[in-house]
Amino acid sequence: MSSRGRPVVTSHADIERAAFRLFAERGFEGTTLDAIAEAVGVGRRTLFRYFDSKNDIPWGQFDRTLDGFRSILAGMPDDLPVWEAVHRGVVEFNRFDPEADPPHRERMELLLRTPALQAHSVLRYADWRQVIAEYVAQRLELRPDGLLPETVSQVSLALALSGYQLWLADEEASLTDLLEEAMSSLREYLELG
Amino acid sequence: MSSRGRPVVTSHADIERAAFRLFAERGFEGTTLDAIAEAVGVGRRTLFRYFDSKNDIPWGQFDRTLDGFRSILAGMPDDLPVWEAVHRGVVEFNRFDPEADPPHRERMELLLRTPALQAHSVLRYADWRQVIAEYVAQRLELRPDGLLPETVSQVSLALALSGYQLWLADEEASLTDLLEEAMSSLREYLELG
DNA sequence: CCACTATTGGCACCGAGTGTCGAAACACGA
DNA sequence: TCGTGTTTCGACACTCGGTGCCAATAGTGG
Repeated sequence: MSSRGRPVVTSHADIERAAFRLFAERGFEGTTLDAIAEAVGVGRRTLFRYFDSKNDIPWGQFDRTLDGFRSILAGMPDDLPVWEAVHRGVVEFNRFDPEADPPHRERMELLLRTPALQAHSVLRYADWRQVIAEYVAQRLELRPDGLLPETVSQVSLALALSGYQLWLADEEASLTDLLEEAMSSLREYLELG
Repeated sequence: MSSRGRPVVTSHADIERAAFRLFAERGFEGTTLDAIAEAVGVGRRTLFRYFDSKNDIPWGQFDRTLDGFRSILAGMPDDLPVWEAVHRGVVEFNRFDPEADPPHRERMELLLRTPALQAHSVLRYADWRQVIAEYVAQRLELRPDGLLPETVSQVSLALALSGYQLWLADEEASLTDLLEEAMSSLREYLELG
């Protein structure tokens, strides 16, 4: 089917590896697309056929994980309170493969500590949030663009981000634990007084 | 003191007005810096002496409002539960001048509906979040970069964003009301008193 | 009238991103 | 074996945002 025509000379994974190596050496801003293209052994123009922008390279194939996220949420028992279902779903979604290459920690460090990527990433988070908003809407029979689904999706992202932030600050920390702690510290915070 | 040297030929407000007019006509992406420079009657190079980037123009003089935000929080009674002090502070901070030019609604519509600005804005939110994290840390005698202050600042932003989102969707809505509703819907969602 | 000073604006340059188009490299059927 | 169709590749030219540099400008004050 797709075996006709000129064969591809590279892949998302190829580019990702070469790019991460350069990012580690010279930093994200210090690495030009020309340098990546050269390292991969491909024309600069070709990079854009695999990734929409330089900012998208560190994200890899993130889109593909969203179906998995949807499944995780859909599989949550209906008798679980919505907030707990969402919370467990988020925690589950962030159980990454410890053998991943590039390592999850390296990827997230790049994404969350590089200003240009911090900024660009909100555009990627949007799809992730949409998954949550739709789940909440479906569970509570609301419109996905209503206040509660929207709020929940934003707050879930907020909790994940602060969990990741602390995780990055501590080499030994467990991401799962920190995501749990973020949620429980929010609950305590709101119960004060 | 500052009256020596060549006098300025424009101002932040000048540029902002000209830019907003063009953004309204041709959209943000469709407006080049050359066009703005020409409309203001100034060299393109000069624009960068007033704003760090094109993305910063819609934000205007946002930095300057942060001191006000700090004062608002500092003025909150100490016997108020922290979460409520922060919440009231956020609501108070978002009481904008209805006569503002450009109008607050137009500005926020641009900022929250233009992808490039949605992305870039997280870099501006960072300072705003820092104000909250520091207040929470001070009130609870914690480090500002600890989990709770970080989480609270992220969640406060999340609540504000979802309030704004719904506000933009409804011409008649009150931002203050929606910020209140965002907080109360979160509390219900988390099944708290 | 002469320094001094701060802003301006032009120029050259870099890097990301896009549109276009011909060429390369394969599979397949004649 | 030789086209033919198909798909990817890569080069080129171009736009736009952003930066470094520097001379010119237009004031103030002695």
